[in-house]
Amino acid sequence: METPVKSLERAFRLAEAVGQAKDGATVTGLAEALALPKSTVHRLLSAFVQLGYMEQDEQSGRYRLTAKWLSLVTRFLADLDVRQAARRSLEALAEETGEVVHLVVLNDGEAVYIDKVEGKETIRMHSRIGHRAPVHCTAVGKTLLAYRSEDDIRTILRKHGLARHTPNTITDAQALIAHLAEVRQNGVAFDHEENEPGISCVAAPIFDHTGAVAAALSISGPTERMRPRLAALADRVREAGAAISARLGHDRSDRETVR
Amino acid sequence: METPVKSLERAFRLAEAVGQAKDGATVTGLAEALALPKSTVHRLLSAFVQLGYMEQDEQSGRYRLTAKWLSLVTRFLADLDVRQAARRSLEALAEETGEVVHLVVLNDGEAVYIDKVEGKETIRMHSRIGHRAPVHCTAVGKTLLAYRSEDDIRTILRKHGLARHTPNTITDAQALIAHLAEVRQNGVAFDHEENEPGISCVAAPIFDHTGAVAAALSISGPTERMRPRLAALADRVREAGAAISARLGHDRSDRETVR
DNA sequence: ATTCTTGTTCCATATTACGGAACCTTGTTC
DNA sequence: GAACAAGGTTCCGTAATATGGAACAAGAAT
Repeated sequence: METPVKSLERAFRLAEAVGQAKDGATVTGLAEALALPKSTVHRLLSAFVQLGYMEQDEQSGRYRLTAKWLSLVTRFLADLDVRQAARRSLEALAEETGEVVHLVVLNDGEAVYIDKVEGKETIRMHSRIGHRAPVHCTAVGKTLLAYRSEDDIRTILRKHGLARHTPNTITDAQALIAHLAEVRQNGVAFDHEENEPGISCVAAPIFDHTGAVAAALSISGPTERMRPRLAALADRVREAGAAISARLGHDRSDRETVR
Repeated sequence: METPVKSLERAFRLAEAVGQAKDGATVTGLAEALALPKSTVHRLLSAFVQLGYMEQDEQSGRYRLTAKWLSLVTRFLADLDVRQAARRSLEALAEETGEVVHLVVLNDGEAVYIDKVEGKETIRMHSRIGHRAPVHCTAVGKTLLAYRSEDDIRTILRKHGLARHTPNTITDAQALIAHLAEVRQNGVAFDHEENEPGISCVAAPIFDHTGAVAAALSISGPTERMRPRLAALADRVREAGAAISARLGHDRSDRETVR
């Protein structure tokens, strides 16, 4: 099937080839590799140069990508940072607790799972990477909400509502907002079977270098396994969140929880 | 001045606009922002989607960039990582030792200088960023070679030879390969006036998160200044290499030098 | 049910990208 | 120094494509 903009396809095939070339690429080499006339290759390369996405080495004549491509993906780089910074902590927590550990970000007023490590004792859960969950009745969601402005919180709740998932679900906006003050105070949020019957969860925030909450980290499991050690798990997830925050360049001196 | 491929310019203006939009962008919003007809915007967005560089949120209809853009810039990300991870160590070493400190990568079987910090006592040297040097008679070159397979080493030596630079240059391939085993054993490589008369050098490897050698780090200076403290400099450069490796996610438990 | 808004499709045509050929530059060989 | 080779660059007639106005489709709001 033809692409709707053929020259765009050609241009990206070219950019990909240049991006993979170790020391840049030549006009002739690219023409051969892509089965295109040299004049076509030259014109596309010149266009990339003019737009600032490529440069030509004066001596060798080779073309290579410039750092301008990075400006397109700054949001991805931020997410990559968070995942990379968090991964070893997720693995350590899962290993230590035996329960499933999640990494979650706020997106369009919902909680989106971006990473997950299962512990030995994990039972099947609904969570999977890419999955979206409500914020009002999940520990990660409440964590992500807690550090937003009250205006933001109200907007999100207006948009997504506070649907009852279990008898424990908080369905009153004002009650939830008051509860979120406790979440900030404790430095962790709990889900006492608010989202799913029989499942409990504890989550902590991950701050980035600007002091904003970049993600939330959680430990989840069946209530009968979680309840006896909930305080200890809260300590662990809070510490892990702080360690990841430090790796992201967060200065811990503000927002230190009252202990 | 007209760009040689007008639709490429339009396409990148579009991609930049989408990249900057916090929660993706709409067809109508982009058409307004870029003063383009909706059908033009829609066609370009569809082309990006087909190429895999954008996706459309099913519910909201908003377009956003995908992670595929990252595959274009993997080389930048890798080089950025190494340089950024190393820079503070280079500065610290130069400050502490007074000698010039280099960061070097292997490229097409040659040593390429990608960063350099001069100490107080530096005399003029041939090294400059972008400069290529032989691998058989430089400390950084021997470091970069030492962790390659013997097949790779032989291929590189066959391609580049073992030209004599000074009376101390190792010019026999078998002797060099045996010497490289010592380099691995010691965790550092020395250049005892093998590349340039009157100049000595000590270098250590920098490992990345996969365990591969991403770069080498070196301290160089006039032999009469280097010789009296060579063992101490070796310790320092080995430690700096290890610190940078850790920053790149290298697990130190393997390849730990015998001490 | 109607209206509004936004996304999507169609297609005649204006515009642009194409690519072959020629030219230019630099390096190599004799 | 001349000739040759290789690769980069430019030109321009034209084929191919991208354009964009109009219409349509779908969903939301009233």
